[in-house]
Amino acid sequence: MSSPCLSSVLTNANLAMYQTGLSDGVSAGGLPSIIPLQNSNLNGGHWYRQANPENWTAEHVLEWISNHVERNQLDASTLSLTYCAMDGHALCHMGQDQMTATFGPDLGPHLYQSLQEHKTKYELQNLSAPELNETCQLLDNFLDNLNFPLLSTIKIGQAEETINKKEFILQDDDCLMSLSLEAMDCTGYHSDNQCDSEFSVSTNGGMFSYMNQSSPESGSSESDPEFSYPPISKMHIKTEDKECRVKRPRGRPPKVSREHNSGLYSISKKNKHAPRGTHLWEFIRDILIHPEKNQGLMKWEDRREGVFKFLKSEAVAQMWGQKKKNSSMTYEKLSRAMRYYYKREILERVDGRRLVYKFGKNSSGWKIEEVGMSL
DNA sequence: GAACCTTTTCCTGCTT
DNA sequence: TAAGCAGGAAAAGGTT
Repeated sequence: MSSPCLSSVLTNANLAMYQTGLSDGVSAGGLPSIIPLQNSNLNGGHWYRQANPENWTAEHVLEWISNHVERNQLDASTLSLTYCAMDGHALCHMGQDQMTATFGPDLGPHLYQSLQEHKTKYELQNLSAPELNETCQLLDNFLDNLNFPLLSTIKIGQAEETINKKEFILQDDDCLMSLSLEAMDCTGYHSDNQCDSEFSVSTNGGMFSYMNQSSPESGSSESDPEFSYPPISKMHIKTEDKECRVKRPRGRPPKVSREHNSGLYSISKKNKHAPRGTHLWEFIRDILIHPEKNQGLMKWEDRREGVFKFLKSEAVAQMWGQKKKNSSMTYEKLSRAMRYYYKREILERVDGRRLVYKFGKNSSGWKIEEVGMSL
């Protein structure tokens, strides 16, 4: 009896997972629902990347393998399907030789390397607050030692603000992961693209390391591109108790180029010409005029006058950040943008009332007549 | 490619 | 004291 073509099985399995919402922000198969919707784009919907490989379900394993098959353009038709029933626990107990025997000499080493990286990444993501603090400091020192040009764009300050919040680590991994990924991005400093690097961070909770040994001839890296840390010089980092903060320059930090980006920190590519109608005030207006989408975020104080109030200011800011693919959006930043509307008379000041704003004469689409016409 | 526009980010000082 | 407000400054990135 012949096995069905693996690639079609994988494709169908993926499709099924998408259809059941696994890749759409819905917790499934015991996967802890620690990742908010706002981050759903960051990983292209591959939820297994956020979970402990030990806890991967068979579906996660299948999706993970499928990604590697597609990415490396391997012929999957000759592979055994026995691993279809394999979950993360079983996978984690396989050695490199076993994986090579199971998945073949092409795919096996790729998968083994990727799995080790997933394990390390998961451990890093789940550091406790003191460990994270210490790790930030280590990375800070590391970047100082490198004299890394992107240092100024790294959001260590944000980590400091929320360092004691466990949910920060789980829900918003900007700090740790962007530090890791941007810090490793040394392209341009190694013109020969020679890869022979080691990066290690030791904390009270253990030691985490990344080693990369490949050459330009062997391709970009033997490891999974989603963790493909570009080369750095070998170094050792010593820890000290010190405040974890780097002063950032004013202004918006530059986006990390897609080329040097990796899965966790990547954002979906925006259309070069984003459609109009995505302004902040329009976003606010739309929340107000669609009560079904409002969910107690904002309310009208005086509908006729266009006076409204934020009820859940941070939640609205998060939604705005989600829309703009900016997970670090806060009400403070949003409100600064709102204040710019005063000059343009899109909004008017409402003195003495916190979280209260008023639409100005240059705004539109919120008046009862207008809304009535459009409905 | 430049100019302009709209945020985004950081900051200091003030008010509630 | 914390949270919010006000607005300057600088920068990114999209639009024209």
